[in-house]
Amino acid sequence: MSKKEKVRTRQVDCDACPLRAREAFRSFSDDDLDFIKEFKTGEQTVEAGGLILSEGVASPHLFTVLSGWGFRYKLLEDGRRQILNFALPGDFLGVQGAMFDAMDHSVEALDDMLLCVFSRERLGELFREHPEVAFDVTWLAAREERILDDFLITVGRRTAREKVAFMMLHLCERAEAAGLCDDGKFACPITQNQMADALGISHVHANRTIRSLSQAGLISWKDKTFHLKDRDALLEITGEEPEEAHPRPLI
Amino acid sequence: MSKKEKVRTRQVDCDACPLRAREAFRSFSDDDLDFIKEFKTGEQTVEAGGLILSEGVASPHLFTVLSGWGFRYKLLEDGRRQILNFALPGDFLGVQGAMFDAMDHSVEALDDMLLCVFSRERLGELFREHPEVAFDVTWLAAREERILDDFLITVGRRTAREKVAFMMLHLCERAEAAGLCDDGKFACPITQNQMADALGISHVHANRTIRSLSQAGLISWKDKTFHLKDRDALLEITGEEPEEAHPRPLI
DNA sequence: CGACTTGTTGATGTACATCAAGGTACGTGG
DNA sequence: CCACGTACCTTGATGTACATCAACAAGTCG
Repeated sequence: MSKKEKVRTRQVDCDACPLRAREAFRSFSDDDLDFIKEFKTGEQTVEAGGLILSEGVASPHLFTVLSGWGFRYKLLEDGRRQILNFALPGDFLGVQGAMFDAMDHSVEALDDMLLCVFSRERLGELFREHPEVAFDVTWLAAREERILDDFLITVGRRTAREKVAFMMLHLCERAEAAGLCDDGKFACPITQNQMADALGISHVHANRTIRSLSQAGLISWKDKTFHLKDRDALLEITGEEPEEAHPRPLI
Repeated sequence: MSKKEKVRTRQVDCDACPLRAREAFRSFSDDDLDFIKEFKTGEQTVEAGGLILSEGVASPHLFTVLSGWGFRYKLLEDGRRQILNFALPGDFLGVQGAMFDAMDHSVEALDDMLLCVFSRERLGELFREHPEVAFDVTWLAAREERILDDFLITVGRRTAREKVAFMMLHLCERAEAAGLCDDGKFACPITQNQMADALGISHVHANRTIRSLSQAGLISWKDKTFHLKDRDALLEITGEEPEEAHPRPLI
């Protein structure tokens, strides 16, 4: 337990929530907003490398990411690791734990994170009294499912080169949606080892593949910052059409 | 379009829905049940090999599987296929399409299927007026996410032998939950090719691996029926603890 | 300063894919 | 009835994309 967690006293006011300012998020009704404010039980910071949720344990909390990056992962008994997805600002963590008692995966912080904490017990109330917010929860679950579908075909059927190209594009899209990307450039706190564990390849082979794409002039990755220099070429490599943004429909 | 679809006139009464009889499903309130009855717009049969939903198209329908097996899958441009998950009685199909306009994957019937059809437009009403049912929808989405997590680590980090052992156990659990399994024995309409595409290996290698597990006396797979003869040994191979059933909590 | 993390490269090994062929079962049309 | 095609399973031969092992350099941290 070298990882520290502490509760912050100063809170970001939901009215001024940095996530709400982003166009990707719809605006709440006053009523819903009042509920959210009250639903929120606090904030929590987790430093880089810290554990947010652990496989096998039931968490009394749900989280939304306010800032920082994290990742969901599972382990096999002998230590092999699969990274399931990355968590960025605006993501919702712990729904599975709330639905099934115990988490079936863990979540770790990639850099220092600020989380908004909600109480799991009130999820029922949320569904009963605030259907629009409940719909958002389901929308986020469906979006997660989409990403997992994409990862699954990537890990299962793409070559290493295609995998890396796909993941670079994916991370860029995610960063863009969170407002963290500037013309194909963004800060990304992951290591090559983590990239490898997300793609189901060894870190050595990941390194060679990344390097090959670098030398081909398609990407650059230095000092935790990514730059996609030729997105069309990367897209070409993955063998797929560009995806459009999907604003949440109103119910 | 060699595949046929037709709408049946005789309908299974929701009161007598075969799925409700199974213990895995909670009982609806009278009010919720009335809504479901009216939410349901009809039934549809799809014969083996038929397409239920197609990647890229927006479906006006949602489905629950009443009987039969299907599978969700994605394709790469050159035809490589990844099977994302299997659909069994009680499963809900098309939520992604309802949330995002277009489907990002396709669904195909493995054998003749009977589907319950719902209208996508009324999903909002469902959330507004029937929070318990909305919670069920989200619960199903969270369960799907769990399965995808399991598949992802399987495809990404397990060896072929571990993969096949895992999938045999998974299919058995699913069949059991649907009441289709008798002491480790169940009818399963998948081919070795489909098994391979679910696990991200070639059908040749899948064949050799299945055959090896057969000869070791752990499983048998003949004439579309599976028999897990030694579940403990299979579990041992995958390197994981048994999972408990997860009844949906009441909200 | 040593200990550790992260990236990098070369040498070697292997778990898988691919290619090719043949076998059985089944349906379909002549 | 047979001839033919097709779907699915099976096996052997060969190739390769990856993993593993090992070593080292640069940066960071206590």
